[in-house]
Parts: sequence; structure tokens; C-alpha cells
Amino acid sequence: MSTNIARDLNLNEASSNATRARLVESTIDLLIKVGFTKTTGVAVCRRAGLTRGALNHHFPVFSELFVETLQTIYSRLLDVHFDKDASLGVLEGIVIEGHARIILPEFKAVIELWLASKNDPDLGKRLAQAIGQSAQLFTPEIVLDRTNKKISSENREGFEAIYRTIFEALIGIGLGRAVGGGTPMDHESMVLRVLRDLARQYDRKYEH
Amino acid sequence: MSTNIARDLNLNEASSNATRARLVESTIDLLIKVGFTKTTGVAVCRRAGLTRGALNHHFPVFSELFVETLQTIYSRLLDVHFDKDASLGVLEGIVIEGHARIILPEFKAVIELWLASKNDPDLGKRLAQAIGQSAQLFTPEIVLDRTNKKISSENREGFEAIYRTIFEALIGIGLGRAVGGGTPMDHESMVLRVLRDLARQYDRKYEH
DNA sequence: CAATATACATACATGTGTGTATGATTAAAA
DNA sequence: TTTTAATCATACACACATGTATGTATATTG
Repeated sequence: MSTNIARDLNLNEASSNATRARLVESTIDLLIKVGFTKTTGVAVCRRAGLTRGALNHHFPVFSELFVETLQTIYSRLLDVHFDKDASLGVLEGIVIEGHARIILPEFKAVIELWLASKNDPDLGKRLAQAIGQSAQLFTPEIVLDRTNKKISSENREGFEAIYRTIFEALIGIGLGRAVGGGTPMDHESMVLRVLRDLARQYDRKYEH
Repeated sequence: MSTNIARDLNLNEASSNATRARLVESTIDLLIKVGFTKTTGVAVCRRAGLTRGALNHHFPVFSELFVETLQTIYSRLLDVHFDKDASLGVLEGIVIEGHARIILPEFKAVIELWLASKNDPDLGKRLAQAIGQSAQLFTPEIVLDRTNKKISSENREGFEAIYRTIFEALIGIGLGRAVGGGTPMDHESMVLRVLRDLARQYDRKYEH
């Protein structure tokens, strides 16, 4: 047991964290631009201007890099907010906010990691918590709490149904962008319009 | 110029095609089970009980294997039909048929190839036509023709909007299954219910 | 029967990523 | 100042996929 408090508390945290951040950022970039397959340890290091020694030091278990990467992206997506326009209903706000999130280039990285975590059992185990936690952040209950809105209990199920539908459609759009050039599909705007209409319809019906 | 008609017409087509089919089938299996990254030439051959000599003979350009694979899957998805229940409207039928397609395990292979084609420029070029053709098969016009239904021209745009929305939501569900265990997500049924309601609503509104 | 193309299998060279060990530098602690 | 640990770079061995060349058996043709 060391009595070196400075080391125990990791006072070099600053530079250390900076390096970790560079590695994570490099990983995000690569996932977006060349996909999971080519996001290798060497590629990440080269792009970060580091060597594999650094990578190995900060991420002795390589797949942990992807865990931290996914967490970083998730929190970045969650940072996307809209000035809560009071005139917007809950669901309509979710459409707008959700859309703003899935059109971020980082969302492609998320899809890459989702698929990779399915295909690579080891990575899957390590990413499971991160994915599970983010799923928790998007349950209808949490979202309602965040928006300080109330839905009467008998309408809860209907609300969730619409909510999930909006989500799936947005993810579909996100996938479309990811496999396209990152640019919106031709019909993206019309889908968005339908989703907003649908949301408004139920907002009017269920809110009070 | 050979005068060997038998060879020119490739009379050994039968066995040759069988081998090609085995390679393609092996590719589909691997895409579903281990993803694009691990769907290597060696892996495909091993699973097919062949050697790389055979692969190289039938697919001198390796990426052509994926082109034929994607085409095979697309036609397989298109083979999924429902007895046209006359009581079903166009859009509601599309929901049911579309869902039956995206829940096939092969749909994960499609997603894998979509992403791979984005990440690998060479593969992207070769898959472009196959992807483009399939997109053509799902334009609202083609679908209307296939179902022998008519939509008045002033309702065309609204129809397409709903149609595309349904599609994106179904793709979202498909992705959810792909990154899950291939099993339906908890909320899949409720999303499907919303989509059917939405479809019915517009079917009643626009059909005659 | 000889010639030839098809349909594969085998083998070698090469490139690239990973695991792992070890070296070098720096900064803090004793 | 010496020690020690953190931080990163370098190097080697191994695995694995690919490109490509070559070998072989079979069947068809003349």
C-alpha cells in the first residue's frame, strides 16, 4: 500500500485525461469515417498522434476504449437540447430533439458500435452496461420527468406507443443518413412532418 | 474465338451455379451470425466446405460475392408476401408485409452490407446498383402498381409521406432486432399497432 | 485419343493488426 | 538527491486475410 497520495489521487490526471480524450476522439472520428472494422488500435493511435504504447497504457483491455467512446457519444447526444418552447407538446418536442440527435455524425458511430457489440461477444459484454444505461435514459417515464409533463395513468400506454414509434422512425432516418453520405434522404423532411403531426395529435389528446 | 458451343454456353452451369449458391449462402449465414468484418474469404469457404480456389474462380473480384449476396437477399425479401386480404388497405398491407420482411434474419445481413458499402468505397461502388435497384422496387408508385390500388393525384404526396414513415419505423425495428438477439424488442408490438392504426387511418381517408 | 477449358485445391509471399514485453522519460515523493 | 511510479515509445512474435501463381482432375470437343 503506497503512501503516495499524489499518485494515488492521480494528480497527473490532467495530461492523462487529455490523452485518453484524444484516443476517444480519434476513435469517434474513425467510426464515423471508416467504420468499426477499420477502427483498429493502430489506426486510432496514428490519428491521435500517439503510439500503441499509450493506448495500451490507458486501455489495457482494448475494448474498454469502445466503452468509453460510446459513453462519450451518448453524453454528447444527451447534450443536444432545445429551448423548451412552451408551445410544443411533449411528443412534438421529442421529435425535434430526437431528430437533432440522430442527425449528428456521431450517431453513425453509435450504430457501428451497436452492430459491433452484437457481432463481437467480448465487446458485447463490455458495452452491455453502457447500452443498457442509455436505454434507461430514454424510457417514457424518464423523458416525462425531464420535461416536467404529466400524462394521466390511463394514457400512459398510448403515450409510450407513440413515443416508441417516433423513436424507431428516427432511428431509421439515422441509419439512412449513416449509410448515405450523412446527408438527409430525399423523404426525410416528409417523414419528419408526419411524425410531428402524429406527435401533435396525441399531445393535444393527452395533455392537460 | 472458340467454336466450343458447350463451353461458350457454360453447360456445366448446373454444378457451377450450385457452388456459387453455396458460397452465397455461406456468406449470408456469416453476415447474420458474425457480421461483415468476420465474413472473410477464408471463413466463407470454410463454411461452404470449399477452398479459396473455388471462391477465386467464381468471384475473381471478391466484392462481387457481396453483390450477388445482396441481390439474393433482396429477392428473398421480395418473395415474402401475404395473401392479399381484400379487407386490408394499401398502407396497412404494407405495414404487415414490411414487418414480415424486416424480421427475417437476412435483414441483418442487409444492414451489414449497407454499412459496409458506406465504409468500403470499392464495395460501395459495386453495391450501388443493387441498392439502387432495390430502392426502385419500393417507391410508392411501384408499390401502388403492385397492389393494383389507386390514389388520387392530389393525395399522392400525403400517401408517400405516411408510406415513408412506416418504412423508416420498420427499418428502426429491424435494426433493433439485428443488434438485439434477433428477437423482438419489448415495444415492437406496440409500435406495430401504432403503424397499423396510422395506416388504416390514411387508407380510409384516401382510398376509394 | 489428344487437346483444351472448366472447376476446383494447394502453396507462397505479403501486409496488417494484436498481445506482450521492455525501454526511456518525466515528475513527484522520501 | 535518490527512488519510484506514471506515461508513453519501441520491438518482437504470432495470427490471419489477401493476392497470386500453380497444380490437378474432369469433361467436352475435334
